[in-house]
Amino acid sequence: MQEKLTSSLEDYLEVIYNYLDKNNKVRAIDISRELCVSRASVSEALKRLADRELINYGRYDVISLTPKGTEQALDVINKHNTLQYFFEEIMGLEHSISAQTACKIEHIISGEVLERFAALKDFHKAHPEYTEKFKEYYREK
Amino acid sequence: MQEKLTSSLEDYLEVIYNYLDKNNKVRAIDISRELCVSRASVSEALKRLADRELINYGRYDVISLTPKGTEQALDVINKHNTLQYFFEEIMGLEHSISAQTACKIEHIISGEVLERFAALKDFHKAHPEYTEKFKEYYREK
DNA sequence: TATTATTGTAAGGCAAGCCTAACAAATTGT
DNA sequence: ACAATTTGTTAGGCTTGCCTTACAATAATA
Repeated sequence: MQEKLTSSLEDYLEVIYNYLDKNNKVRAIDISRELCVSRASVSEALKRLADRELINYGRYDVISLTPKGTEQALDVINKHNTLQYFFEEIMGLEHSISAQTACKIEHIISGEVLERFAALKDFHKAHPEYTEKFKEYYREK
Repeated sequence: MQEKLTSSLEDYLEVIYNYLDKNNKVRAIDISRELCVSRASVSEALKRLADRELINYGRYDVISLTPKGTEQALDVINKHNTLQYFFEEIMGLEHSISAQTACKIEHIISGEVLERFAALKDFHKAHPEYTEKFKEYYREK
């Protein structure tokens, strides 16, 4: 029932969730600053998110996530975290590069692929010695 | 000097290279079929690629890659292959899922991230026992 | 409370990418 | 060689996503 969002809308949703989580409220301008887009662009995006009933929102109104919106935001955030772990802890890339890369890939991969990344994370936690070998290998090059 | 292409143009370039490689010539309609877009869309894309001097092309003319175009096509294809190897041989995902995923990610990752995937591929070839452990782990779940 | 600053919205624009429909050029087959 | 088919281009449209500019509403402060 939940139709696929564009990458852009997923980004807005993600920022809204995270910002609410930290500060208990979000304004359009906060989102605008987080995503480095104009206030006008945020205004449009909020309208589209409200159309899809992912946020509660009206003119000059407080922004909140609907249950559906929360669910989808958490989905994206979950993907993000799993990917970030992969790039940072397993591939050994810098934090900021890992974050940037996760941010792009999170909108692209299917649930099945995500699952595999999640399994790799579990594996790494259970048996760090195997994946650590790769980091050693890479460092020595 | 080479400005970043859009994902879409990279796709066109990739298809052109691969098709030429197999059949020695490409027509707009071949590209249209490969990418499942209309002939009109291909026409537009070819114009844009020619503007950037990545292909040689004129009205009703044969399509060929310039040196610059070949270079960029190979870059993308190289990314694709490395990613495909990762998803298929290391993550153990189905061929077609690996291909689809590689197709999307190839437009997104930086050279640095690609290098790391390439290193992982080398590592896996040199020490398959480590990465194999993950596959075992996954299978047993 | 009146003024000023901040924030949100609306209008109008632009580029990328895709589409369909109509037409032009090239190719194929008879 | 001519008709029929295939292929390429053009024109016009649509959506997403961004922008700037100008204005409206709210908030802050003197």
